[in-house]
Amino acid sequence: MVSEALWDRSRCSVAGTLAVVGEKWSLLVLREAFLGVRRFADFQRVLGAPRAVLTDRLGTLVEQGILRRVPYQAQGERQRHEYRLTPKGIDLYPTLVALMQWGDRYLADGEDAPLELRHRDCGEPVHLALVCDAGHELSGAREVRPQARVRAD
Amino acid sequence: MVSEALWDRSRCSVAGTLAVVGEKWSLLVLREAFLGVRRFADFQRVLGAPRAVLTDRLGTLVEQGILRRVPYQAQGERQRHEYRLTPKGIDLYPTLVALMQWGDRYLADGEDAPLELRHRDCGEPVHLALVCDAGHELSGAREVRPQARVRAD
DNA sequence: CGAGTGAGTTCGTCAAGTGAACTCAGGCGG
DNA sequence: CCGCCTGAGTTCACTTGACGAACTCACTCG
Repeated sequence: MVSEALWDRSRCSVAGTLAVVGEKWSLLVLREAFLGVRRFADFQRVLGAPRAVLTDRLGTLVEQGILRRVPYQAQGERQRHEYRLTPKGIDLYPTLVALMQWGDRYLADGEDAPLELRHRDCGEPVHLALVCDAGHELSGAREVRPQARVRAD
Repeated sequence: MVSEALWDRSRCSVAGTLAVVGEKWSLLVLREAFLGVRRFADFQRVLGAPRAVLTDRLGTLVEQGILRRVPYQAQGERQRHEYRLTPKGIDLYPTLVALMQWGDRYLADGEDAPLELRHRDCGEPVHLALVCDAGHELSGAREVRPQARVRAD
């Protein structure tokens, strides 16, 4: 346990990340992006989000460097742009997997999880694990000691 | 890539989990819970969230079985209750770590991350990893193949 | 008995999300 | 060339949610 006064919440990375992707629909947009959705109309159709909100979320995700707009043209249509993940966006994958795993465990309601993740190379199921730099795999939060870092100023 | 029509978004675990902990402040409440905060007044003080919102979030987290109310009394005070993580709540730890790691990498702004996680046993830094059941550690989303599961009905 | 405190509720205000209708650019068929 | 279609986006009226200050309530202490 960390004494609550000893660290600076205003710089907390959890809060910071949520400020970027924590608005309604943002993470669901990214879920679809990871599944290959790229076009505005497809996001709109599969998510059912209001157009205005979707425009806004895609815009801020682009601003934040999580998605980038790429021009394309389908034949017989004018040029449009699609939304693709940047490396910064791809690094949000563990966040989505973490949310998914928790839901799979606690919300499945007796049914199987609707989506399975497998290693592309060997076909085995993939999951998130907490590991330390010495190679130990931890069983959960109890094995972790959070430590406030002293500010360098 | 999964063909977008081939899976049932309405049962998506990401959306389900976000429906439970995706409201404003919920994940920040849990962050503090993992750092040892337990009392209403302490949550209120460190988060700065409006009382009414905090009451609501704590209530739904208890309803959802993520926190539980435990009675206690400090000396010289009447009996109150504090909020503690249940196992279901503790399993949200990877989600918070995922958000934190992303923020540490992309929002640190040249400074060190304000909070470090270390293995209680060996003291080494802890991080999240994607691993498959064959023991391979994956480098990221590109090595994962999502696969829609056929419904059993 | 009166003041203090932790936890919570109420309330007016303001921001955000929602769904329907409207706009706009360009390609296409006639 | 004209009117229509389509994807992307904006506007608008409405509802929901967040905010901060003030109020309530139960209990303890002096």
